[in-house]
Amino acid sequence: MKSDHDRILHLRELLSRANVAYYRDAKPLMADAEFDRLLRELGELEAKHPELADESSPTKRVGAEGEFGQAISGFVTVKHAVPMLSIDNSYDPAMLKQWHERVLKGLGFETDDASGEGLFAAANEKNPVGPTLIAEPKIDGLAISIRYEHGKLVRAVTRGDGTKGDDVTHNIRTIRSLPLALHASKGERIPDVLEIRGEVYLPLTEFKRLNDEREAAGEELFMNPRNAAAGAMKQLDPKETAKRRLAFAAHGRGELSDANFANSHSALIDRLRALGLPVNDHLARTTSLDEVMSAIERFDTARHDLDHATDGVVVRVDDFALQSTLGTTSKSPRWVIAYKFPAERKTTVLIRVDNQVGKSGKITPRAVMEPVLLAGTTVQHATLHNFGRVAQMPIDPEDPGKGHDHLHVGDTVYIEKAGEIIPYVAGVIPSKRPKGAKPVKPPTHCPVCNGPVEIEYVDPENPSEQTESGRFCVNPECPAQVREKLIWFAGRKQMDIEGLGEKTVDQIRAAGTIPLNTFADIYHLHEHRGTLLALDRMGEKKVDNLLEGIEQSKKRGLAKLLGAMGIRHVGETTSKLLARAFKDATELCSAPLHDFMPAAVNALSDAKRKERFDLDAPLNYTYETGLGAGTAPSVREYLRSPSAKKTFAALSAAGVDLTSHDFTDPRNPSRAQSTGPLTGKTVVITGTLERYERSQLSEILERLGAKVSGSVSAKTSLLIAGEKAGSKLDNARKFNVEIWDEAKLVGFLRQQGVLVE
DNA sequence: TTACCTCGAGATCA
DNA sequence: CTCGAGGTAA
Repeated sequence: MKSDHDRILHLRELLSRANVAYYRDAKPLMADAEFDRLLRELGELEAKHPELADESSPTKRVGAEGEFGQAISGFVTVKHAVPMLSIDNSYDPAMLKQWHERVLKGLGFETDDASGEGLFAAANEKNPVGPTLIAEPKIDGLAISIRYEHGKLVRAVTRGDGTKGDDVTHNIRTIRSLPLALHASKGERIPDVLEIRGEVYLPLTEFKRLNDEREAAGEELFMNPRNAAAGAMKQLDPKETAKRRLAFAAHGRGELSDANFANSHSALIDRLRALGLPVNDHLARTTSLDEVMSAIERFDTARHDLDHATDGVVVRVDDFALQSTLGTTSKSPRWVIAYKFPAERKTTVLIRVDNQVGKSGKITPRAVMEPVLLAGTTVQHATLHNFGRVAQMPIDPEDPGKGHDHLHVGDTVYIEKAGEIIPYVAGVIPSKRPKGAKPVKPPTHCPVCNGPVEIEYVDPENPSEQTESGRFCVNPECPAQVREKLIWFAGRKQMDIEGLGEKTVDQIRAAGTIPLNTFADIYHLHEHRGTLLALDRMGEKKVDNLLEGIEQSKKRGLAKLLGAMGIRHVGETTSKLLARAFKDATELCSAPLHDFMPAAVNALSDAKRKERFDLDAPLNYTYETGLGAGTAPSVREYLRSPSAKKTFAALSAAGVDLTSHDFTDPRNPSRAQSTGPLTGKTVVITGTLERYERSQLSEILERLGAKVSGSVSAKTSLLIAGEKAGSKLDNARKFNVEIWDEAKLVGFLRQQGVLVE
């Protein structure tokens, strides 16, 4: 009995290592026949001892005769323990240098470039100070976070919006080069929680193989490796995914229970490799930016020999302590940057320009072109942004000095992709213009309702054809505007009405049997169930799903609703700010201006206040929205309008929740943002805390009124230092900043009654 | 902006 | 089985 147990454990580790050697390192440990024999032996032993079953056993993933696990019924959304941030992009050496200088400055290195030693003088041999940098090719695939607990792969999640993504564990388990269980070498410990981040991709050789197979079978071919890999991740049945033979390469970390696992990126990669994980192997390590540039050039020439597409190079500060000193902006870490290779550029012919009317009435020119293959996709549409650009298209995208020309229908144009995704028209070749071609004319009337248009210019004092920045249809009843508003309202990030997409909105409106012109009309659709069923391709199931989706959306709350209404200047951020300051729509609509921007209003001199806002005396405000002097008056003007009143009233009557779910009453000190016990304090968190995730703690501190910042400066009032605090602690001592350890923090939070037990 | 996957609906075939 | 809608990735 005992020996069967030992034999099982031994075989699992041996076969797992053999898998790594075979699939990751292409250096088999044993003959295939031997592997098969041992695998069969393991399978038989496991069958004999069902009590020793383990999801991470190599038998749970063996292709033809093995089990890949069951198909799932749908994707589950999972929150990331540590958010997956995006990386800032740079497109030329100057941008990279700017990044490097910010890094040097942030770390307290001298950056005096007055010598004029050239582009990279700040950190070359003559001035060899600077942190160690790592440059590595960026694999063109999909970002995935993979979590191991006690050495076993437990969960894999897509990036999603960075905060939460889809659980794709069943598909990730089919990746042969990725161990289901980690095995440490002697003397090493595997952290209890080890979350790695990396790229899932389809190797080019596999892409070719797949398409050859598909062609032979008469099936539709995949367009490019990235989409084939992305598609594989969306499979419900992992057997399908397994056929694609995906690969993975780790290039970062998420949650890590052992703060001493690695203290730098290069050390992390080495340790992951030692644990049998596939990692990005092409690291260049240097302290000089010149050498980073030459590494980038090397990668650029060598990238065509790699078995995966590469769209740039990632450059990062190696040392983790230095990374945390640099910290993170709201959208991306300051210690890393992507250097993108120059975008592919092609020429094609402009067939025509469509004018699209958006939800705000903005009329946007959209180029329709002869289809052309660009960076893995067929491109035939591109936005032209505004008519100012149409009137002055660059003749040479590389050199704006070559001048501009007005775009004509039939012109040959250059197209590129911005950030590798959104195509845009980069320039025009006037010499190839056909005889008699007509210039692209901006519409003088709305293309849909034929109403009048209003034009905005970059500089209103000096209007000209070339400086036009926007053109608007100002008819609020314009069918195009109404349509776009409804589609926006129902959208995923707004009211999230399942079943009410673009096509459904069009279908209902086109039928003309049911009114659908206002937001409130949506909430009356259930009164027309019978009429909806009569619509083409609308069965019971679809209609009931739609009505259920509408019902669900009533409860979204004020913040979502404001964002959904498409009020000018009110996006996701502003609507949240408003919902925090006002408890419901009624309070919001009746609030005086100084409630929107009290700090700004009260900061003005008496004369200025009177002149700008017609207020006689300084007022004691009750609410602080955080809106500025530009947006606040404009937003308030809308909220006071009869049309706003009507909209809110109709929604309310239809049963839509106009209450704020995010309300923080500033008059109640215990919940106040503006008057908490930490009001006016800037707090920095460093090191590892036992009790809290960093983001969780930030939220608590912010609720107590603190401003939480990423790096220590003279303005910092308090440093919360966990275990293994790095240079931030030194900095704090230098600036004489108050320092608390975790015990002191816990004591304080307990006293405030906000301790989360 | 395009490509890919899943689902429901309706048509087609056994 | 095929179509179109809806969702999501880059």
